[in-house]
Amino acid sequence: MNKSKTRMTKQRKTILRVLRNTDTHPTADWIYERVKKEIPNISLGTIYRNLNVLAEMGEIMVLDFGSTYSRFDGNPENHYHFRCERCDRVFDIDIPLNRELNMKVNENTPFMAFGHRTEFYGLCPDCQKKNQT
Amino acid sequence: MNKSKTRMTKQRKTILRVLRNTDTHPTADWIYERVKKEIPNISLGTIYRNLNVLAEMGEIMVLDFGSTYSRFDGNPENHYHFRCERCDRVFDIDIPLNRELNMKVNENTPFMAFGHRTEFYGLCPDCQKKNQT
DNA sequence: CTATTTGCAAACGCTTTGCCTGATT
DNA sequence: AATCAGGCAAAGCGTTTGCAAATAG
Repeated sequence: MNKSKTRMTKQRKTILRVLRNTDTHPTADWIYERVKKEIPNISLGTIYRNLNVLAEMGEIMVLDFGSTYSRFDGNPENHYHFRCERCDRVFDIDIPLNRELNMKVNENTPFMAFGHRTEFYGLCPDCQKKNQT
Repeated sequence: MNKSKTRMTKQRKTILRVLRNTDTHPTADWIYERVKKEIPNISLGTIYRNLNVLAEMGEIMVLDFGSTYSRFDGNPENHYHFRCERCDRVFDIDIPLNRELNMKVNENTPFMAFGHRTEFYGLCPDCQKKNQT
């Protein structure tokens, strides 16, 4: 099938490093601005191309829950996310995946579930404080 | 705030009826084609405007999980969905919402979860059969 | 060397919006 | 009559892509 030998260009390396070193689930544009500090003449097209390549390689994860634009996660392991309804930021949720839920689907429906994506919504700690005023 | 008195135009009524009478979670374009059979000169802009209005009214639900375009659900009650990885169709999953999951987040993290959206992925019954070949 | 990747800019595709006319209450 | 909604077409906007030049292996 795909015999392409993935080259580790400095652009690709930088994008991956930036993504691994943040936990803010940034947008492509945020990554673009950030990488531009190191590689000033990099183009947005390169950011997108590499994000797609890295996702295919299984190095990162694409989150396209309820929003106009995608967010990217440097942690390719499946885990839960939380979106704050007030500030719209996305956080990692550190509770174990509920694998029984897949079993429930497999046992009670005709569908064959390999896994599931879950996003919680509500208020992040910061916005809970702000809402008290 | 919003003092607009929602008028029930024939366009809006038709769109809502079409959506209520399907369980395929269609795209805006699918709805457009469908409604056009009854109101031939309706415009795509009207479809989008009304889908947004109906969603605000709480009459329907917008699904923008992992895809370039949104899908719409005539059932505004929160429920689980299943996306087939092979044919990309979206189905309703008829198992009860796992509300304890929200509790787990509220008890074990600093986040305040009001709810969660979950999409399962795997193979639908049709595609399971096809995959046996 | 040569196939992959980049930068640039134009193209894409879904969705939104402005404007004016038409319909609803 | 007053205001909300529709039709049409253009604009928006995040993302993708074609192409020639650059570069990793």
